[in-house]
Amino acid sequence: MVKNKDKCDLGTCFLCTHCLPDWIPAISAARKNIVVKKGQQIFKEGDPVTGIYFVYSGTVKVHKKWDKEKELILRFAREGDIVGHLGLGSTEFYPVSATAIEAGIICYIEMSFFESTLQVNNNFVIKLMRFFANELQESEKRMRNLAHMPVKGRVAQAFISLRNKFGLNEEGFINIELTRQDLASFTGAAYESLFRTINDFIDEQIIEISGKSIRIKNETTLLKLTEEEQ
Amino acid sequence: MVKNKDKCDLGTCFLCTHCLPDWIPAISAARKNIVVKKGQQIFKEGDPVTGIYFVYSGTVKVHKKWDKEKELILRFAREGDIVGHLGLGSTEFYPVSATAIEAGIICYIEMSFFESTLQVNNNFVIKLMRFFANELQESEKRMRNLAHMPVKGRVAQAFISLRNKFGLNEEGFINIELTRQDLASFTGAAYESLFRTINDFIDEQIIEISGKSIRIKNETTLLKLTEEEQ
DNA sequence: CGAGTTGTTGACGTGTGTCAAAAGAAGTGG
DNA sequence: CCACTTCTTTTGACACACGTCAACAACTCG
Repeated sequence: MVKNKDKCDLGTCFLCTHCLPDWIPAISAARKNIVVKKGQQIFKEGDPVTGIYFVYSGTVKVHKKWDKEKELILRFAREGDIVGHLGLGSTEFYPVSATAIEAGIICYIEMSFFESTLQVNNNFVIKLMRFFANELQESEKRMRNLAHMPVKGRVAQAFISLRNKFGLNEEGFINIELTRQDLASFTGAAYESLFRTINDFIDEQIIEISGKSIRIKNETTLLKLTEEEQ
Repeated sequence: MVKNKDKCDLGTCFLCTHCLPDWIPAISAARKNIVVKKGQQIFKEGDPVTGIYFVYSGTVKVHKKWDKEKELILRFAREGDIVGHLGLGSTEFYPVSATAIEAGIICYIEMSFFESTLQVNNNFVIKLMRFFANELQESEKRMRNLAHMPVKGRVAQAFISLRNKFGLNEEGFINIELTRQDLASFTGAAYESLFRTINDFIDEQIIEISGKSIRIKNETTLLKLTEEEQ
């Protein structure tokens, strides 16, 4: 159920700490392992782009501010996922922020080193390009949903995609702990709207909650809500 | 004001009819120029991916269905723009549709040929990758706006981005003719909502309409509406 | 000239966001 | 062990932005 990948988002990138332990001096020099605590910001909107990040362990949310207190969570990144790749476009500054929601280790690679890898490893760039294509496809789908799908469907969609990304633990609960606030930001709804929607789902025996963990009890109905209307 | 690019979305791709006229047999064999009428579909959601398209002339909308009668327009493509590039991801089938909104010529390149170009031209892949990164950034920004920005701001945003992409004609009108329906689909609003919003803008002397053309009279106010709130 | 499309407006319902406040939960300090 | 913060959860009430529906006008086109 969990996304099928080799080691990192890019198959095996031979760059991040995950794919290549600390042996080769040339890489080690351009690479830094950053220990992050829960809630710690990795970079934020407006920061100059100086490198690119891979999640070695822990969980990260990538989000974009609106209000002082409103934001939209664009994606979550877990072990092996790449973060900060928008910096590869023509922006000098990150258009999004990245924040750890679970403690972990982030592998940072200097942009100059990363760029030189791009120059010499065509296959790697192709993987990266395909990765971007898939991200864009996902993004455009969510955009369409945000425009036309009601909150209930978007919440259902959120559960499904969290399940697909993080899988289930032994008790069958989705293997991630999210605050309601983050769930709301991920679905693009107000805190209270999300809250009420979740209650509806519980009443209808579609999901089950224990602490901050969620278990899907009736996948069929959930999927029906995420179906794109003819 | 119009997007700064060499010849096509990818600088100079040396592939599409725009960047490379019909001289080289190897390319000509894998390439087809398709004459499209206004309203003609180039491909649609669910079609198998067999190649990639460049707009040689005319205008194309890329859109994603929701209802039978609702859709979201994801982007417009004009002369030199690439279309169908989502097919480079891991989908076998297009997740979006492309339809001509002005008659023109579309240059089609067989995927196998395109793929072999990727294998041998590293610089080209890097350009493509950066193009994707920029598209993704744009998409995520629009996604955030769709979630939090009210219709009026989204319409303002639409005018600005249309102006940036298509520029102005001699009389200072934005150089594209769109139906209200398409404008609505582009902003992710109902037809009537868009209609009323446009009327508001006219009343407030912010824009001017002549037929299907739009002229921005008060850019400052328009920009203020698109500002991301602190 | 009828028939179909597109433009225009009004009325209406409702999904959702906003605000406020009660009720817990959980820490802090005496 | 008990007041006293402070934070999160939970509900209720409310407003309004926006989508939906319906009707009519205006325009196109065979």
